[in-house]
Amino acid sequence: MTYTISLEPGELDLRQCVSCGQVFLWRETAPYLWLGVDGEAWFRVQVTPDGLNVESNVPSERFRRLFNLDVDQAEQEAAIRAAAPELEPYIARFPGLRLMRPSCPVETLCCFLCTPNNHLRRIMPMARALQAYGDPIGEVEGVVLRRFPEIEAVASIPEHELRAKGFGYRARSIPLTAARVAERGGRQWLTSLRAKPYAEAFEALIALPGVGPKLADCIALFALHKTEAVPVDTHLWQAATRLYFPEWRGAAITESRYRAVGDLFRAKFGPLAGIAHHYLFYDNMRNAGRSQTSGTMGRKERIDSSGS
DNA sequence: TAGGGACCTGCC
DNA sequence: GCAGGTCCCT
Repeated sequence: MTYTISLEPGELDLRQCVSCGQVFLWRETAPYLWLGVDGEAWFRVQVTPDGLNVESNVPSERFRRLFNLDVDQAEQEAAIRAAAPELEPYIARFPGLRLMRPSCPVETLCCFLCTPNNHLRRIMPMARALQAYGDPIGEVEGVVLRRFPEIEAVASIPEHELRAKGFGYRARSIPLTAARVAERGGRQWLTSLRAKPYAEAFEALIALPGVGPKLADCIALFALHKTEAVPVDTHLWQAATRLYFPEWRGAAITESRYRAVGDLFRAKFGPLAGIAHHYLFYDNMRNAGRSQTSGTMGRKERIDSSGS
């Protein structure tokens, strides 16, 4: 089916949303043409000057839900500004950046298992390699689209297959984690965490092998829709130490500091903590590699005469 | 509890 | 050397 979604300026920036690392199964197959999957749904989205032309196997309500289009973005932004005027420039910089609501927690969990000690350039292809084990859900322009496989299917992928696909040590760890999830009840168990309070869901996730506090918060935020979750990765850590914890700049993220950052965000923003986090995360990620503030890590600043 | 090191692979 | 961490060890 096809439908048109008309958008106000700044209401939704699809490119930012699907390429900033909340989801990993979207790609731009031609300029302004995006192909993406969410659970058993697929979307072919043409970005136009005043909205989106969508072709999909699910109705527009599903698209709106995925991109959170029924929440008032302006209202949320106003609330964040009110709680923290210092975030104003970050909010202004990324109009249309929205927190998404992916529907398949298996997909989110497995994709994020690819992210530790890794970078986006490699994470995307790895996520797609896992997706290739899933069942076909449609075909667009000759391309077969597949949903993400069930957790049991991921658990049964032989290590050598993923090794051959360049997964490195994750070739063993990802199926292992998947097996632990399957033991607990698989998709049903993961989905049931949505009904639990954030703290409880967090504890359940962090108990999984390969899932530390950062992944637990990513899964809680994106897959379980726990908007109090604040994933403290290297990007948010840099932003948070710059703005709120100057005494920790350059220090390592310990467990207690991790908790302190999240608690501060939750105290300031309540259930909007995860949304506020997103602006800072995205800004820092985009500026990664550049001369970020008065850092001590500038490449060209290094006085190093050893040619080799 | 904080600090240090290893970990697959690919790109700077 | 280092990347959207995690685990294991002092």
